Amino acid sequence: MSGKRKNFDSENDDLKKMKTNGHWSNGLLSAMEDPELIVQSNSKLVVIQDKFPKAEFHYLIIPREDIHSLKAVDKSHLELLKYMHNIGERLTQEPRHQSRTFKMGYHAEASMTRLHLHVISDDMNSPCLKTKKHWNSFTTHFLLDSKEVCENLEKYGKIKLLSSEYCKKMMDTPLKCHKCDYIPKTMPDLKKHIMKHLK
DNA sequence: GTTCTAGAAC
DNA sequence: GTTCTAGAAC
Repeated sequence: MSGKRKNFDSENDDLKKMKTNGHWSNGLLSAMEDPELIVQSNSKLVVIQDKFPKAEFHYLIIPREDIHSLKAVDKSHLELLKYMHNIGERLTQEPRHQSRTFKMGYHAEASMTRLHLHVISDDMNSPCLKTKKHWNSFTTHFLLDSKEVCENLEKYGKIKLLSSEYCKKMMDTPLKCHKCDYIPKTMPDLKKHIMKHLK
């Protein structure tokens, strides 16, 4: 019984590994080829729905160019990043997003390979948003604003990255509602509270 | 990135 | 006893 269960699990793992090119951190590379996730695509980039959305609307804008992360971005990518920003802006203005507010930004330290721009509605209402890390990664300065990233690249020829210490500090920020001064005791408490801000 | 779960917190 | 967080995953 338990032996059979183990076999089943390892077969599942093998399937997952094939899809993720050997490691979970490559998951975006297969996600950007998944027709069920693709929202739009062209020769420069692919827009997908985040597989585990942290809000009611959560998209990823992923360049086709193999840029590993923000650390690999230099001035030669300025036009591409501006273009990604513009595509994001256009996306937020589509009819189904009417009366929604969005944030657009890059995680200072991303887990998944291939540069990706988060476009996320500010409701933060999603069953996939479960942990303090999830919360703080979108509600603190851990999320580097797309417009600011573009401006820094344009003005200084490089992006202001955050030290790993500062990233850790952002992740350890005590929970706080992003729309008012409410201080929740726990994540379930916070998730209940944010319902009050839904329209 | 997620899942799972031990043990901390309540 | 139950809820919740946080660290391992070979």
